[in-house]
This record gives sequence, C-alpha cells and structure tokens, in this order.
Amino acid sequence: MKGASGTEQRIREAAFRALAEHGYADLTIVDIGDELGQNPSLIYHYFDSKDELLLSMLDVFVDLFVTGVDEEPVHDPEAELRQVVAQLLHPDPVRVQQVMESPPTDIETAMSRVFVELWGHAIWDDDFRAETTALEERVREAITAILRTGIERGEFRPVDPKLTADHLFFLLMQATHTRATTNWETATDRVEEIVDDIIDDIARDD
Amino acid sequence: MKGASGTEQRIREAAFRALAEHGYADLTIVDIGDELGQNPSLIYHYFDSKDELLLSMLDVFVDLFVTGVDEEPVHDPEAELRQVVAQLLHPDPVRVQQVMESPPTDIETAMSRVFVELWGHAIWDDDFRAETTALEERVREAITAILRTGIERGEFRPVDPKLTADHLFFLLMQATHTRATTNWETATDRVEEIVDDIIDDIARDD
Amino acid sequence: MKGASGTEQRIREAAFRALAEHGYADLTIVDIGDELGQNPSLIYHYFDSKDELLLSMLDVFVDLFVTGVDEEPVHDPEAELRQVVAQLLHPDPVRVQQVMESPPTDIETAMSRVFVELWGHAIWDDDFRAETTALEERVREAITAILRTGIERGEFRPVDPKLTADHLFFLLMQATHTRATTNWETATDRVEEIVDDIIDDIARDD
Amino acid sequence: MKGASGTEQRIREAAFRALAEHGYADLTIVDIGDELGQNPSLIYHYFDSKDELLLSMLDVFVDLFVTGVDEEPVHDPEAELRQVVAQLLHPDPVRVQQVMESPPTDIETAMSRVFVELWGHAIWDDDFRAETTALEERVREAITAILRTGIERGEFRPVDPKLTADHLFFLLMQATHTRATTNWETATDRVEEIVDDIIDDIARDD
DNA sequence: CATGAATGAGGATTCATTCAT
DNA sequence: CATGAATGAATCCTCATTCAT
Repeated sequence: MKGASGTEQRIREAAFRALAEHGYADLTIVDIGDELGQNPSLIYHYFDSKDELLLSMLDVFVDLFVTGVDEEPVHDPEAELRQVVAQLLHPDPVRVQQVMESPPTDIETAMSRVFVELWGHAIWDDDFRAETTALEERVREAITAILRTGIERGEFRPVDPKLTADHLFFLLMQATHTRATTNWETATDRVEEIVDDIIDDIARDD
Repeated sequence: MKGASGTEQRIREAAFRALAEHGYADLTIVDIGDELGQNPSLIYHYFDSKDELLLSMLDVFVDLFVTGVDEEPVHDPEAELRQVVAQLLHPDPVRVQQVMESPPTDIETAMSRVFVELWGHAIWDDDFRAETTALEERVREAITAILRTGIERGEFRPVDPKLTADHLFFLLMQATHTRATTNWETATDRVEEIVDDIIDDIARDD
Repeated sequence: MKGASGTEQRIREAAFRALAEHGYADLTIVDIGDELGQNPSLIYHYFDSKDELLLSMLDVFVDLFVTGVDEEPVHDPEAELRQVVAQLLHPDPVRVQQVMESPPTDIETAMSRVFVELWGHAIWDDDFRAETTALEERVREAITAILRTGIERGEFRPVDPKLTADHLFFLLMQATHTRATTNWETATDRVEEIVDDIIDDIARDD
Repeated sequence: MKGASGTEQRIREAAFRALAEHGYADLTIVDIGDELGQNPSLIYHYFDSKDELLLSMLDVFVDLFVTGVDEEPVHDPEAELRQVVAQLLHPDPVRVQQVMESPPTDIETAMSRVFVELWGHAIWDDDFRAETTALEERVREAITAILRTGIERGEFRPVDPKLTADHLFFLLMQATHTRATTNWETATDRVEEIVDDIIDDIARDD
C-alpha cells in the first residue's frame, strides 16, 4: 500500500459507493473499478487484496459516521446531544463533502446500507469486529460524556449516564438498521420520536 | 418445489445451520450439502435454485423467532411481556426442538447471526424485504396487543401502546444485532437491563 | 482427489501431453483441458490445484521411464544392460501403450522434453526434487544390480559396479537432455556409441 | 536496444541473478527490477521486451561458462584438460569477478540453475536453441583441440579425440544438471571421479 | 535517465447448475 | 430418491507493457 496518493483515497471511496450499491456478497473488484472510473487492476497497485481494501475502507465509514461526534469539549449538553442524534440519523451533506470527494447521491441510504453490510461482515472477520466494537464504544462514550456534563451542571436529571447513553445508542443504531432492511419507511421518524421523548425527559426542568 | 416431504424441511434446516456457520457471502450449495449430509445436487430436486431455497428458509427463522409470541390470548400482561422479551433474546431449547429437527448447538449465536445475514440480504432482495417487514410488524403488534390489554385492565400505566411497543422492539432487535456483530459481550445483558427498567416503569403501581 | 476413476488418469496423461507441447512455464489449465478434450474446470473435481496435478503427473513419467527396468531378476546381464540402455533412450511404443491410453505421437521427443521440464521444476519444488532424486536412484540401482550379477557370474570384468552404473547413468541422462535442448541431432547416437564401447569393454572376453 | 551502456550490462546481470533465484517460469520483470535495485520500467529503455532481455542475458552465461576455455594455444594438454574440467564444474570466483560486476553469492548453484533454466527454455525458443547448440559445440571443440594436441605430442594415448571429447563433455554437463535438479549432493564429486579416471587412462604412460 | 501510474490481457480457481444413471 | 460427472460463467489477481512526467 502506497503513501499519500490521492488515488488511494479515491479507491476507498469508490469501494464505499460500490458497497452501498451492490452489497458485500455481490461486490466485485470490477464493480469498484467501474465506480472508480478506472481499470480494476489499478486497485492492486494500492491494496494487496480486496479484503485489505475493504478493511481500509472502514475508515471512510468511520470518518462519515463519527467525525465531530467526540472531538469538542461540551458547551451546551442538550443541544449537543440532539446534534449527535441528528448526525447519526441524518448525515450533514456539507460535512460529508469535507470527508469524501464524491459522495453517493443518497447519503442516508448509502450510510445505512454500508453500516449493515460492514457490521454483517464483522460477524466473520475479526479485524472488522475489532473496528465495529471500537466504533460503537466511541459513540457510546461520546454520548456518555455529554450526559455526564449535563448532569454535573444540573441541566440534566441525575440519570445513570452510561446506562442512558447505551439506551440512546441502541435506539439510534437500530434506526439505521431498520431503515436499510425493511420497508417500514417511517422507522427512523419513530426512533426520533422515542429518542426525543427520552431527551425531553432527561432535560426536563422539574 | 415438491410437497411437504421431510427432506425438504431437512434441507431448509441445513441451509439455516450452514448460513449460521458461513454467512451469506460465503455460503455455497456444497456447504449446505455438507450440513445436510447428502449430495448437493439433491437440493435441486426440491428447490429450483439457491435463492429459492434461501427465501424458503426464512420460514425456519420465522418459526424459531416468533412462534408463540402472538398465538395465545393475553392472560397475564406483565408476565407475557417479560416472556416475549425472554423469547426474543434467549430462544428456549425445548421450543426450538419442536420447530427444528437438528438445531445448531449454540442456538443464540446461530439465531443472531442468521438474523443479521437475512436482514442484510433484505436490503437487496424485495421478496426478503417483504418478509422482514412483515415479521417485524408481527412482533410489534404482538407487543402492542399485550400492552393494550395491560393498560385496559389497569395493570399498566396508560402509555401509548404502539409507541412503547416500538421502543421495546427496537431495543430487542438491536440486542441481537450487537451480539452478533461486535465483541461487546454484555450487550444483551445491557439491553435486558434497560428493557426491564422500562417494563418496571410501565407496570409500576403508583 | 477421488479414487479409481479413469478420468483422473486421463487428466494426468493430458497434462503429460500438454507439458510436452507447451513446457512448464507456458502450461495453462486451459491447455490441459484442450488436450483432455473437456472443460478445464473438470480438472478441479479431481485435483485440488494445478500444482497437485503436475506432481501427480510425475507418476505417468515414472511409469513410462522406468517400468520394467528393475522388476525382474537378472538372467542375461549383457542383454539386459543393453536393453535398459535401449529403453531409456528409445521408449518401446508397445510398452508405452500399456502404460498410457493416448500417448503423444512422437514419444521420444515428448519424453525428453518432459524430462527436462520436470527436472527443471525440481530445482524449485522440494516435492518434485524428492521424486527426481528417487527416480534417479532407482535407475542407478537397477543398473548396478545388473552389473553386479554380471561380475559375479564372470561375464563382466570386475569393475566397480556402482561407479560404472553411475557412469552409464550420467551418459544416458545427458543424451535425453541434449536431445531436447539443442539442435545436435545425432547426440543420442553419439551417446549410444560411447555407451556401447563401455559395455563392450566391460563384457569383453580377455 | 541502446549502446554499450554500463546500465545495460547491469540489467543483464540482474536478470541472471533473478533467474537463478526464481526460475524461468516464475521470473517477472519486477523480480529483475528488484535485483537491479531500480524501477522495472527502466528495463524497457534498454530492451524491447522481457524475451529480448533474456536472450541477451545468455551472453552473461556464455561469458561465465566458457571464457578462457578456448582462447589460448595449448601448452600442457593434461593440465589444460584438467583445468577445463575444473572450470566447468567449479567457476573460479576471481575469473567470475572479471566478467560480472555483482555475481551471486553461491556461484556454483547459480550457474547450474541458470544452465538448466536456459537449456530448458531452448526447447521452445529457436534463438535460444541456436545459442545452446553453438555453446556446446564450442566447448566440445575446445576439449577436442586439447586432446588432439596431446595425442600428436604423444602425451595422450591415440584415442578418437572427438569421441572422447564428447564423452567428457556429456559427463560434465550432466554433473551440472544433476547438481541443480536432485538432492544427490555428491553427484558432482562422482562425475569428477569418473572424469579423472578417464583422463588418467588417456594420459597413462604404458 | 528514471519513476510510478495506469492498462488490458490472461490465468487459476470457484461455484451454481444440469444431466445421465 | 440420490449420486457424481461435467459445464460454463464469473471472479480475483498477476504481469508485461506503455506513457506522462
């Protein structure tokens, strides 16, 4: 794998789009080459194998999914909590553009499909599973930190921050999962409704 | 596809076990034949194609996953609600035996893997997606019915039964998903903790 | 690799002919399939890989090269010595037919080419080298046994049987090598001349 | 192909070493580039194709193998005969250094491997076969010349010089061949023993 | 001179599926 | 019912070669 060539990142992004379009079981090197607009064999100048490319492509997903979630100190807990929710459910096209050169047209669909496909692959591949586990922890900890700050400042009720973070986290992940895997069109809305209620409840002033 | 031959069902079950062992992307007709203990060509006497078999195999999963959840009239809402939770998270070996001739050794792992693989496939296959959607609705309605009965009888607080059912449902599905796809060993326990709190809250006598 | 199917042997023979026609560096599975008159993928029902097939094909060469050389007790040392020489340099079509179903048209050319190609491959492959080493020893020992018997019976002069056997063996091998690898058309005749002189010398009655 | 640039010769030598390390069937342009310590594309500035380079590389082998064998008038036939034998079986490191800038560490192994690989390729390539034929003739004639001089001067018995030269030549070639292609470690010693006996016999004073 | 990106043809291997028995 | 031989399409990957810089 070579160094800082832009091509390498372009290949990763092409793999991301191809995965969102074909799924793991059906994804071929030719599909990725098509998406890349170049000869498939070029891929092997930058990656040793299809597996290595796909593992490396996880980075693209991670960047899209959690960049910004856990980077800043917490200023306004409730606003930030709601923003994390929004970010996980509805990727901001502007931020996506900063991370990805040529994002897919429908980024929400692409993200949820890729999420399901990558997590599904993690069942069988230890390297992948290490990444999925780490990514989930990162998100849960980010939410925990926001909750903790809110509680310390008295803006949130004194709930168990880790437990509540996990609770929210489970709901958000499942929203993404159901969106990709069923015809229940309003599932995401439903999750948002539930999550909003929970946040309202935590943040309520009583 | 021929009639209700025992062989046909044995093939479906073999496909289920093979899927739990290899995953969708890696599943071959030979794998299924191995699991069946017979020549792979035999499968084509009963099913027109691999795809048809796998679609048909969804029935095995449905039987395992929801049989019993929605069949009886509701007697004791809280007990039955807790039992639905238990059933979705921890398949009862006795009941599994009634539905499946040769279940896999570790049925919890098998169930959660197959769940993720089948739902993942539903992204790409409309027939599958119709089934996943219907199955989810069936579970959500079963929970809704229990909640509604409990509320009518005054045993539960007057929550929105559909909303709460969806809430519980999302958590239960995500437990299965996280169990299969990450190294977070105690995720299922965590969901049970959260779900128990919710049920306690609904059923609380105040 | 399956058992006693005739197809397996037919594949080995096809590989032999294809090797004689294309050489090791240029030998493809498609070439072997062509020679076999069947689809190349059939080969993989009988052999795990091209390498495994080619190793197994060594047996065909061994059968052709040394069968009969070392099987019988020695009756007439000089005649048998001359016959071994003849066999190694000029395979008898009748005997070839017994060992091989469809031998190549020009068996002498084929044998010497295959010899050079297989021995060349033995440089890089330990399994092959074990076979070439064993085969050479078998031939040298067969010649040694004939010489020893002739000496014991007083029909040969009391030469060192092992040394003389090696001497004859080196010349015979090189005849095959030079025949395949140069334009020196009469090299084999030249070796026969030299070998005949040596045998005359050993068997001379003085 | 450009002129007599030093780089051109360095490429030929790199090809020689790469051939000794990988074998013909496995030799890639990248291997040669690695051995050269430079970018493989550079090779195409000096040679039109891999085939052309390898044909040109034969010169390196010829230089190593026969330089000195046939250049001088004969002074001491027996000594010179023994020296030709020694040179063909055990390349002198000093002389190798004069012909090759960076010879491989184990020159004997390299020489015998390259010999087998090149001669093997000569089966399939007329240009190569012309070279192998010419080289062999040159060696045989050099030996013949020495023998003839020895006989004329009465230092050797009046054997047929061409026949004896071929005899010695066959043995020497086969020593190289067996050394590279089998595990018979002492084959070269064995050939030397036989060849020494022959020379002793020719040179004997009776 | 020298590099490295890029191409395209070819090769080994896998696998769903068919068919004769 | 059941087997196993056989096919052919598809897939991953390699590698000689070209070209822009």
